[in-house]
Amino acid sequence: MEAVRITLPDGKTVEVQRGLKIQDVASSLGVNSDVVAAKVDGVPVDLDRVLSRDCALDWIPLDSPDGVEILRHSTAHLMAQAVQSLFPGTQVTIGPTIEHGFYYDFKRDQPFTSEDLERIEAKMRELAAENLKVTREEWSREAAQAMFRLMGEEYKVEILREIPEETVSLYRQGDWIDLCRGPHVPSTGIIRAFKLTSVAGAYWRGDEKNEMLQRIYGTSFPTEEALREYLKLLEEAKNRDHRRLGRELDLFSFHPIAPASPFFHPKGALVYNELISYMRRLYLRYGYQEVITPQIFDVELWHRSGHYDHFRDNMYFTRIDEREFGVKPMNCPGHTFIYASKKRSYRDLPLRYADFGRLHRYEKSGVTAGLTRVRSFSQDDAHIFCAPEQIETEMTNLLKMLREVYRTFQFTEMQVKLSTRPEHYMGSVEAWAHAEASLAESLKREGVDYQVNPGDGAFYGPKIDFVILDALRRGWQLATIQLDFSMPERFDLTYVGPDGTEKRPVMIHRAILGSIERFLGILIEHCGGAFPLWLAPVQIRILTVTDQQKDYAQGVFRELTAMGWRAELDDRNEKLGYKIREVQLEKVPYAAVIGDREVRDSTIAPRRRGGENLKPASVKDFMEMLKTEAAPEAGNDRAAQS
RNA sequence: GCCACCCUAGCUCAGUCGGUAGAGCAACUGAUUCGUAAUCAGUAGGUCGCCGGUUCGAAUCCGGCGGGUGGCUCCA
Repeated sequence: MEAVRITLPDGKTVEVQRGLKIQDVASSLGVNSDVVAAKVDGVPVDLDRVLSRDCALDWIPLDSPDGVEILRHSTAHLMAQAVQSLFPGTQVTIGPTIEHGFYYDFKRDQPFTSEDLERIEAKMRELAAENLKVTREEWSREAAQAMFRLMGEEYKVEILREIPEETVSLYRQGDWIDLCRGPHVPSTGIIRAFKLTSVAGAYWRGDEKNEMLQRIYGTSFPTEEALREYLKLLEEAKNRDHRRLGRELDLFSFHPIAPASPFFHPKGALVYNELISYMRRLYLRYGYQEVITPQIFDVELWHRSGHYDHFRDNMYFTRIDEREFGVKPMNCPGHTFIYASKKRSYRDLPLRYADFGRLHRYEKSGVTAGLTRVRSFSQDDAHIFCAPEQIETEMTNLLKMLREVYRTFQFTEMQVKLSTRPEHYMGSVEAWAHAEASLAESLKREGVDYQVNPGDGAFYGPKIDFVILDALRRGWQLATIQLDFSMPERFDLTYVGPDGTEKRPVMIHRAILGSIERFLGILIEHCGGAFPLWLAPVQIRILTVTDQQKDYAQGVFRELTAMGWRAELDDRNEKLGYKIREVQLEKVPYAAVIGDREVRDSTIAPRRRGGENLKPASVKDFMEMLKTEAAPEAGNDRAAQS
């Protein structure tokens, strides 16, 4: 019998009989039993794959990233098997793995209830206990199609119709079979630590026009401990949920009277405005000028800007004096009027107009969520009007500014996406190509890694979106930079060039925080409600031990507020422990305890959020010490970790 | 917008078979004057999201509407 040469992970080579299965090689080599699959020349395959040629072999242990992926995919199959055995007539569609688990979409008229989920989970445990062998079979596409048609699996038939290969792989476990590329774990007994988490509707192939399927989400881990840890993380995420913290910290609320439109309470408004002040200080350094523009414009403007054609479904309209008006969903068209209010020279450019104006966008009822997706919001919005040859410098400065801002908020991880021409667009294809190339060029020059997001641009131009990862590693789109050649055209904006002829400026739409609402929501979750000193709505609270210190404490309070600190005085007749508990739960960065000792020595006894007691000091000395920490550039204070 | 689920005091949640509403915390009053995460006692607080239906009787069953949550589609 012929032999094939196998290169092992350690670089050694062995010769084995052609036709041997990978698992035979594994057991003869005494490879660890937690190997669930292998890679042949880098391609993941099942352990029962036959070795037919020389190749490099690598093992995939269960607890490796590839192993977990395979485990989850196999768990999805196990779930589908359980579902079809419990609910005959249910059709399977697709069941991929996702970041923290998997899902499988089913076609069934009856909705799955939470009791059904429990039954499915129980059935899965049963099937796992049977330790069914999972085997791969190769079928001709036609035969597979015929079989699935016979089984009434219309979706599988449709999927098969679009597979170009003549041969497809099916996986069988017990009496259950599914079309799948694989690989899978060798037997169902390996699947142990799993949990079905939720049911949801999902359109077939993700298209709104298609019928709705039922998606069951679940997750699976190599060990019970890992699963428990994950569930604990979910629990922790719940505690950080900005909607919950917003209520607990009295930052904002919502009311059905204005759906998806936040009411910012005094403390929330303070943080909100502090974010804006921070941006305003940056604007001074980066050469921006703030403007204020109308809220409501005659629809004529929206026709001209293209919003009426491309954004109407997201806009609010109102009729008055026989005129139709639209509430602004964006600031850009308004800014063109300031630009056009007088004749512009190349010497005026670039003009950078910043606007914190309130925007209203109608969002479909099902998509709104807390502060992260609202109908009424404002952005740290700005429009840069510049000459085409200035785009490069502007982009460089924008990226610099963006990095500075994200460093301040300790958003260290960021993904960059270049979104290109969408289906509904304005302007010429050439202008789009030019704009897309400019953006790509800028990113390359700045050494920024990015992915292309085809068809995801704004209707007036391509954009670079910045997705930051929060403390729980969830991605959020905040910043956006959009290059626009068509709005200047539509509003006939010009400037006089050095040669005396009229030229067309370029508009760069950009936001760094994005919507202040969303940014605040993300920030709350990122820091768990423990704002850095410069953002904390209350920076320090004075706590008296008994009523004896009331007068002195009031003096300290007056002193602090006179110095510009956001201070509160808790001189209630309560025990110190009670006041400490409250100040801690409210995540106030500092407490200043005042008892008889402090009155006697004219000091305060500071306590940091988290419990660290600091040396008593005079008000003046202590606050002097906090000054550096109170600067945004100091980033999160140390106590924010608590 | 679509699918599923949820809505009881300010908050978190009980409320059995359809028989007319309950706890803890918070609030308020009083006592207590206390040194780093909860002092004690008392008082008050409800159109059970809203509208309709079934029923002798609805927080409970049914329908509609509103709001929210998890997804899908869309998106700052």
